Amino acid sequence: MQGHTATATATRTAKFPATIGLRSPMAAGMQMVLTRGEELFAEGDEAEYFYKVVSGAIRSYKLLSDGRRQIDAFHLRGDIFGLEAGSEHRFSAEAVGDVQVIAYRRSRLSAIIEQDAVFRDRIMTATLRNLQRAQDHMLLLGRKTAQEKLATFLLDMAERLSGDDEHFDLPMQRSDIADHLGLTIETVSRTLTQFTRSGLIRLPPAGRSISLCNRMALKRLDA
Amino acid sequence: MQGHTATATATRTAKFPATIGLRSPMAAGMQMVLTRGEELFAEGDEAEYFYKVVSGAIRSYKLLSDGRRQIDAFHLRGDIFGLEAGSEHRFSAEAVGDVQVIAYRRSRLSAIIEQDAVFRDRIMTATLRNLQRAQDHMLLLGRKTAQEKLATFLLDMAERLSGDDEHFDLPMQRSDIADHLGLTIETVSRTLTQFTRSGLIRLPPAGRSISLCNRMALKRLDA
DNA sequence: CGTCAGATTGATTCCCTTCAAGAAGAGTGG
DNA sequence: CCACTCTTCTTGAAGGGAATCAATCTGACG
Repeated sequence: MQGHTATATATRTAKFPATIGLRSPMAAGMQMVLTRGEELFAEGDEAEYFYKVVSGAIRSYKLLSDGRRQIDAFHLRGDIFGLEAGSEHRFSAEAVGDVQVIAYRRSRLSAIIEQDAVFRDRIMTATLRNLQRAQDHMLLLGRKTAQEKLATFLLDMAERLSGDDEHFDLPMQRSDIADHLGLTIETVSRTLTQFTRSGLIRLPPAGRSISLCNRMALKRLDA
Repeated sequence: MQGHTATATATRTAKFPATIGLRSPMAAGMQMVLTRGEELFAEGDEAEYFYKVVSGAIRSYKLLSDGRRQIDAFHLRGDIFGLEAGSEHRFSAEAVGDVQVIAYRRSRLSAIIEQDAVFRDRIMTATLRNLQRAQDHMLLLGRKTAQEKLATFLLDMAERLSGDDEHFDLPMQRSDIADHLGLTIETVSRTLTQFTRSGLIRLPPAGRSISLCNRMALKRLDA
């Protein structure tokens, strides 16, 4: 049975008004700060807000009853998430590291949408993009090998984190990667060292940074 | 390597104006009829229309370069799909059996949305629901066993096809189920006979019908 | 310096895939 | 209506990729 058993580390829920520094962009959102491991909301919570990432990374995930976890997405700067069709959140969300987000009241959404065509379009596009990412990820989860999964993941992260730079820092740890790709931490680790030995990537002994040395070869694995 | 190699069966693209019987519901869609295996659109096609299923089932899927296929969703009556963030379709769509759909011009969408609050809400809700389904499915693909996958699938299909009836007809064949659940047809077949032997389901020797005999036990496998 | 979470590496197991026949229908044409 | 064919489904045997089990190693931090 694969799947990372949910650790009981630092899962206080983010206190709301406390950390709110009110700001008012286009559509009056509230800025919040979260620290590593803090929970933004949990599956089943009332979906009072939806969110936009300002900095850092959020993991959104679902759990099975026995603790197996699937991280369906990492949300990075600019990403919008947490909007629901019903009244409850259908997944949980936590800070991967230190994170800044803006919270938007969902109750105001319809009003805002009515008035602000730009904002409306932005929300719709963001939602469709989340759906697109989900579709790509289903292909990965259902049909790719461990090597292909890691190659896809690294290329995607490189693009989103560094804008096509060779070198970047992964914000998440191995267990997060494993639970995102439908693997175990051992397989993630083994595959990465395998990539290192093949000269595809470079992993500095310390820290979470990573360099892609052979994008070509990774892309070949990707598709 | 798992994944069903795309068969070259009946994949003519649905001719458009030919089969259109113009109708005009709320937002002027065009009705179309497709037969088993017919392609509605392919990945990369210009996303001129999006669709609503009237009857039958549509499979939407992605392919890897070597033919491995992932069916990300089956769209049944009432489901809306094919709306994209960009200008191109990011997945392909085919008729599972005989299907009726309504096609909506995407270019008109912003105009319609501007005017018709009800339609707008319906589109947004449909999109969010597709996202929700995708998230549930990622959990299945990444973390569930073959038995759990089938149990989840059967319960979902029962609910969507028969409205909690015991007995219903699966519109798709084994290879579709396999490519949806990230399994092979052999594993699907074996697991179903296993369920039959355990008295969880009944599979009439002929045809695609199925009866759920022990919903409880299936639900236990599901979560 | 000791502790601890996280990462790596090795040995073994097992679930699902792959390979390989057969069986059962569905459709076709004589 | 019945051979004939083709597709789909089922079943069996064997193999493999990733999971599991089990240490060990590393850096971070008090």
